Amino acid sequence: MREQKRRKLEARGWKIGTTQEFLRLSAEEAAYIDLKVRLAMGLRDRRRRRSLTQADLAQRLRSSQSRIAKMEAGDPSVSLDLLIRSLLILGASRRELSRIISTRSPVPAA
Amino acid sequence: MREQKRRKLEARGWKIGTTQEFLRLSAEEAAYIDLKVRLAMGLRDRRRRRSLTQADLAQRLRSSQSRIAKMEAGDPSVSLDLLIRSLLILGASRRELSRIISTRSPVPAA
DNA sequence: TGACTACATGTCGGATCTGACATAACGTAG
DNA sequence: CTACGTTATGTCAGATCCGACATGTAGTCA
Repeated sequence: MREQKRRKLEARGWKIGTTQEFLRLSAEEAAYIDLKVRLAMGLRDRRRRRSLTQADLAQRLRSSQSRIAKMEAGDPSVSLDLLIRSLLILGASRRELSRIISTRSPVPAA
Repeated sequence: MREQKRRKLEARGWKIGTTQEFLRLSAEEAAYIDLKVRLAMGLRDRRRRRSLTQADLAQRLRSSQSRIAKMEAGDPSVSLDLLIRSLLILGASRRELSRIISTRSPVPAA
């Protein structure tokens, strides 16, 4: 969440905390979701870099536009397995996967 | 496969090639399996380092001994999702996951 | 030899995930 | 405004995965 938006919401009476606090996630669940978000972002980046629409990508992955949308959104109905297989099909190397996973947080600490 | 063993088998008339050649896997499939094997090894290492039996670990993960065995064997019935979640529950950090994934090949090139 | 421990393998009902489809929401060019 | 292209959301049948259980295999100790 961007600083500006945070201040705006706080001004309207919202309490701001980490997603983890709010949903009372265990450390593993939080790490799992964090990982999923990273992979999702990695997938979206790769798709955009190639100027593909979600529909285009769906065809390559033999999936559907709606599932691509869910993947990129980190939807709970999407497994890490599918995200990783998709990245591999897009030609991501283990090294790149590794980088995607260990990159600095996509969501700045609250 | 170790060099010594390879020579021994070749002496007995076996043709030696990569697993990929033999099973005619696509690059993605090969990368997927390679990844699975790495995670499987990572899981086994972590378990052994703690001197836990598969049954012990199963209890912690709320799974079963047989599934742990399949995980460590990289069985096709086990998803990356389960392997990764298990590692996270064992306290593996993103950095460690990243290292497991990008480490030099567990199966030396043929 | 048998008894015990740890790990591997096969199977199956139920849970979860996936692709497909419909449709809604968003942006933007005319 | 409408029309179009793209992305998001909801649903569902069929596919896949998971935990559990039974059973098999391998090693050790007496």
